[in-house]
Amino acid sequence: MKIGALSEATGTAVQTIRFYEREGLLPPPARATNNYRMYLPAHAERLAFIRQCRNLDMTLDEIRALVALRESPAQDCGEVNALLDEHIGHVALRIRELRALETDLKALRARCTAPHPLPECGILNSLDRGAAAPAAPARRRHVHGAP
Amino acid sequence: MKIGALSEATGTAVQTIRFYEREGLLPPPARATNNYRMYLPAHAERLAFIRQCRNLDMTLDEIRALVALRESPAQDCGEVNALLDEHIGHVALRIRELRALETDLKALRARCTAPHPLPECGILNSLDRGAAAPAAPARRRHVHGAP
DNA sequence: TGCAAACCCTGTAGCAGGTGTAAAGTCAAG
DNA sequence: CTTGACTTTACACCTGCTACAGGGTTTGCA
Repeated sequence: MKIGALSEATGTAVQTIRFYEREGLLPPPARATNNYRMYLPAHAERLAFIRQCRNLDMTLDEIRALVALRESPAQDCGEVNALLDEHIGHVALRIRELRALETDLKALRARCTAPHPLPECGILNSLDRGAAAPAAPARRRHVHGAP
Repeated sequence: MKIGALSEATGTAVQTIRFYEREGLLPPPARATNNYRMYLPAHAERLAFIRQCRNLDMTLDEIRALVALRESPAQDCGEVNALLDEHIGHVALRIRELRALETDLKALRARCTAPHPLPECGILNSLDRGAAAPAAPARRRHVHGAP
């Protein structure tokens, strides 16, 4: 199948498929004489796997590791479990952070229920003094990002 | 004060300060004869404000809007409230998404409690077939990102 | 047969919010 | 007079794509 068909079949943008190939997630397919990529069903399966993982918000690194494990012969899946547990840990941590953030934001918002003139606005004054932001929660993008 | 002192005073990396200047968040300070940036206390206050907002995970766009409102003379703070409410909405949405994700991941993880040989691993098999990922939750970075 | 639409290719730049690097100028202490 | 700490600019890199430019190819229809 050509890239467009694979795109259709997996709900993945053509550009993204080529991107995964560059990133080493999807093995380079054979080329037709016109240099078009020709994919086999195995590619579609692999891409579906990758997309499943992305739906679960795993990083490309995590997926790379998982793909490698999947391909590795005769090994048990202890490492798969570990990888997944770690990922669940990332998500749980991010949820805790965001809940703390939500609390802070609501406290800040409560400082101004009706419109005042700006210099008396409790929100802006709090933001000036920093009453509402106790500790920086180690900024991270998405659910990942501990550098 | 020089940029290093401002960095120290606000806990902001020197590079980040220059980045905020390029982004129009921090007004360009006067320069000494040696071309060093010379900051006034007003800059430190402004930067502290920006950092407060970043601690609350606002985007630079949101902060730009807030700074503009703060500077605008004789206006009430209805818009400040609206901006904050919207941001709280972003955060709450992201929490809901991540909780759904956590549920999915835990369901997936439950498919394999003890190590099996790989071909029998319930996790990998689920990821192949897509049993554990019901709907893509409109991928978004951090708490923002509605395209 | 001609032609346009729809597909494919490579390469590059952009998003957010910075971080890290290089190469150079400046300044104070020893 | 040199060492080291500081500053300057300009640029590449990070993630996971997305979009665009500028070409070549194939397909369908008249």
